[in-house]
Amino acid sequence: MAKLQKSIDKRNALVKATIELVNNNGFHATPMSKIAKMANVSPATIYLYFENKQDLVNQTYIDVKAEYTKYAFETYNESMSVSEGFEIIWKRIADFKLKECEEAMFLAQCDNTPMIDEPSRQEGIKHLQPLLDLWERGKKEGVIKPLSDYLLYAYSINPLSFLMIAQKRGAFQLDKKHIEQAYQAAWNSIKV
Amino acid sequence: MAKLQKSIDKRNALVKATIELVNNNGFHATPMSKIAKMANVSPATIYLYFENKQDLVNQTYIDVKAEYTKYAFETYNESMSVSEGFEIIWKRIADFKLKECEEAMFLAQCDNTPMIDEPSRQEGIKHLQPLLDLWERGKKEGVIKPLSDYLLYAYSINPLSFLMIAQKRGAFQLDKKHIEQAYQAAWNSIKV
Amino acid sequence: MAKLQKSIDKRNALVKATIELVNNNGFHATPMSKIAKMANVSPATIYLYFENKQDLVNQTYIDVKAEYTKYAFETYNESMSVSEGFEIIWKRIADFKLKECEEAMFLAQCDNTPMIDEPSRQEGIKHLQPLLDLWERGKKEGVIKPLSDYLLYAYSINPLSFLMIAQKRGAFQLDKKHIEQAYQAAWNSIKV
Amino acid sequence: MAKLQKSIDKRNALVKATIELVNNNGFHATPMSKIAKMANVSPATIYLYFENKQDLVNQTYIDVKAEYTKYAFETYNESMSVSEGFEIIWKRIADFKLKECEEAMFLAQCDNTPMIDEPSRQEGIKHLQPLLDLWERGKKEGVIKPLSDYLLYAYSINPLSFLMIAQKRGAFQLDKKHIEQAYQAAWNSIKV
DNA sequence: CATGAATGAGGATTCATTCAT
DNA sequence: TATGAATGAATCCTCATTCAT
Repeated sequence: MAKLQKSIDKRNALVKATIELVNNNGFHATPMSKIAKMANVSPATIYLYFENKQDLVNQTYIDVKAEYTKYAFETYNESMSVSEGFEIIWKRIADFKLKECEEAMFLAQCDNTPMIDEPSRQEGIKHLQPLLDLWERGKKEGVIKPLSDYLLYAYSINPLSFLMIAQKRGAFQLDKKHIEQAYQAAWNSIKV
Repeated sequence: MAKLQKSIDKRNALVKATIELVNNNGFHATPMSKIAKMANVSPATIYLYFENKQDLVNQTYIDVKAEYTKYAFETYNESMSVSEGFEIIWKRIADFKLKECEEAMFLAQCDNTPMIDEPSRQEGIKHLQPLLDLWERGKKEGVIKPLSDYLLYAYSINPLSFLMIAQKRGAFQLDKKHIEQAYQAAWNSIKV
Repeated sequence: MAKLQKSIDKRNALVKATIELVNNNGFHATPMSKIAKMANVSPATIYLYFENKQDLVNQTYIDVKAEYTKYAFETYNESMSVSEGFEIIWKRIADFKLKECEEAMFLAQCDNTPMIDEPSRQEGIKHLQPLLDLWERGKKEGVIKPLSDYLLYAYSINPLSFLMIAQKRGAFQLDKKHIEQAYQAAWNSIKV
Repeated sequence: MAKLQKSIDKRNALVKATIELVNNNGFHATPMSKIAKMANVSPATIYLYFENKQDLVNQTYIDVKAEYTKYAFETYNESMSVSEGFEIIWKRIADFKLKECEEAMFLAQCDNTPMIDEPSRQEGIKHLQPLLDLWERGKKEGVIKPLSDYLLYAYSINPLSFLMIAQKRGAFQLDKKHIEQAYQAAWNSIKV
C-alpha cells in the first residue's frame, strides 16, 4: 500500500505541475522536463504514468473537470426546488472558480484551445449532466426559460469564467457584493 | 507605391495565415515555416515584417481586435439612446462573431491563453472604449445597472464568445431566433 | 536442483527471445525490456544472468554457434573418407540452416555486423575445427584443392547462408532438388 | 551552379559519413549527430537532404548499390560471349569489393540485416539485371548450368562478400593468386 | 525587398541499467 | 533469486531565426 500510495502521489504531483505550468506558459511552451522537475521526478518517470504529453494533458483535463463538477454538485440534491438547486450549484461553481483558481484557469484554457483531444473533451462534458437535468426540470415546471442549454449555460455559468480570468489578471477584484450581483444577473437571465 | 502595396498584401497574408493556423493548432504548434508557406513567402520574409514570432501574434491580435471593434461600432454613433446604441452594438458584435468566425475564434484563444504579451493585451482593450462610454452614460441615465464594467461585459457580451465556440465545434447551430433570445438575455442582464 | 533448473530455463528463454527479436529488428532496435517481456521475466532479471546487453548477445552468439556446429558434426566421425565426411557435414549444415532458420539468420546477422565483440567472434570460430581438419586431410590426400580455408569456406559453405536468407525473405523456395544441386556445386568447387 | 554543387557535396559527404560510421558501429549505434559532425554540417542540415534516419540509410544503400553495379558492368557489353562477359563482370565485382571496401562492407551489412526497408531493397536488386540476362543467355546457349539464379549467385558472386569481410577483419589477405583461384571456383560452379 | 539554405538550441521520448523490496 | 519502479543519459527530430545571395 505504501508503494501504491507513492505512485498515486507521483501521479498527482505530475498533474498538479502540469496545471500550474500550462497555466503560466501554455501547453506547448511547457516542456516535459520542467513538469518533471516541478514534480520532483525524472522526465522518464512521466512515461510510467502517462503515454505521452498529449495523454498527460488529456488526463489532467479530465481529472480537473471531475474535481470541478464534484465540487459543484456536492451540496446539491435532486429533491431541492429548481431555484434553490440552481442557487446552490451556481454558488458552488463560483466558489470553485475563485478558490481553486489554478484549476479553473486551466479549464478555461483547455476550453478555448485545440489542446485537448475530442474524446477527452466529450468525457469532460458528461459530468455536467445534473445541471442539465435541473434545467430540464425547470423548463417543465415553467421556472426556467425554454432556451437551448447552450444559451442557458452561456448566460448563467460561463460569465464566471470571464470574471475569474479578469480577476486572475489583476484587472479587478471580485468581492462578496460582486458575487451576489453576478448571481442575480445569472438567475435573471434564465428564470422565466 | 506598387511596392508598398505588395508589402501590405504580404503582411496581410501573413496575419491571415497566422489566424488560421493558430486557430487549428494553437500558437506553439504553429511553426513559422508553415505560416510562411500558407502566405506564399519565404520564412525569412516574415522577419521583414515582424520582429519575431511573438511580435507576429501580438500584431495579429491587435489587428484582429481593431477590425473587430471597428465592425462593432461602425453603425453606432453617440447621439443614439443608450438602449438603441447597445442593441446596435450588440448585434454588430454578434454578427461579427458568427460571420468572421476565424477572427473571433482567434480572439477567444488569445484571451484565455498566455500567448499574447501584456502590452498588446492592453492595446487591444483600449478599442472597447465606446462601449464603456455608452455604459457610463447608461448608468448616469439610470438605464443601465450600476455594476462594474467587468460584470456588464461578462453577462452581456462575453456569452457570445461561448456560443460562437460551441457553434464552431459543431455542438449546436445558432439561428436568427437564438440570436434574438441571446440579445434579450444580454439586455435583461444589464438593463435596470 | 529445481531452482537451478528453473534458472536454466530462464536463461534459455532469454537467449531465445534475443534471437527472435534481433532477427526481426536488429540488435539496437531490440530493447532489453522487450526481450524480458518475451521471456516472461522482469528486465532486472536479465542482469542476474548476463552482465549487460553486449554480454547477452555475445553469449547468445556463442550458444547458437555451438548448437550449430554440434549439429553439423553430430553424425560425422574422423574415420570417414574425406568425400563422405564432407557430404555428411555439408548436408547437416544445410539441414540446420533450413530447419533452424531463426538460429541461422541470427548467425548471419552477427557475422556481417559489428554487433558481436571480437573475443566472442573468435570463440565462435573455434568450433569449426573439425571441418578444417577434414580439409587438411583432404588436401594431404590430394582430394581437396590446395586452397586457403577461407576460399574453401567461401565457396562450399557460405553460399548456404545466402540461400537461407533468400528463402527467409520469401524470394525463392529451396527444395530437395535445389539442395542436391547446391551440394554438387559446393563439392565441385573444392574437390580436385 | 555553385550553390547546387555545394548541395550535392553536402549530400555526398553525408552519404559517405553514413557508410563509414554504420560500418564501424552498426545502424542504430550511429547517432545522427555523429554523421553530421563527420560530414561537417549541423544535425538539422541532414533533414534538408533526407526525411529521417531511415531515409538516410535507404538512400545511402541505393546510392552505393547503384555505384557498385555501375562499376560492375562498366566494361561489359552484350556483344561479348557468355564466358567472356562473365569473367569481365566477375573481375570488376571482385575489384570493387576489394578496392571500395567500405562500400562493399556497407552493402554486406545491409543485406543481412533488417536495416533497409523492403522497397529500397527491391530498388537495389533491379540493378543486377544485366547479369541475370547474361545467365539467361548462357543457359540458352548451354554454357551455363540450368540452375536458379539464386543458386548461380550464391556460388559465383556471393562468396566474394565473405572473402571481402574476412579480409577486412584482417583474418587473411586476398592477393592476385587468390583472386584467380576464386574466379576459377566461381566459373566452375556455374559453367556446364 | 526577398529568399532558401543552414543551424544551434531545445524538446519529446526511449532505453540500458539500478535499487529497494 | 526475482522484481517493477525509477532514472540519467542519450537520440531523433523540430523550429525560430539568421545570412549569403
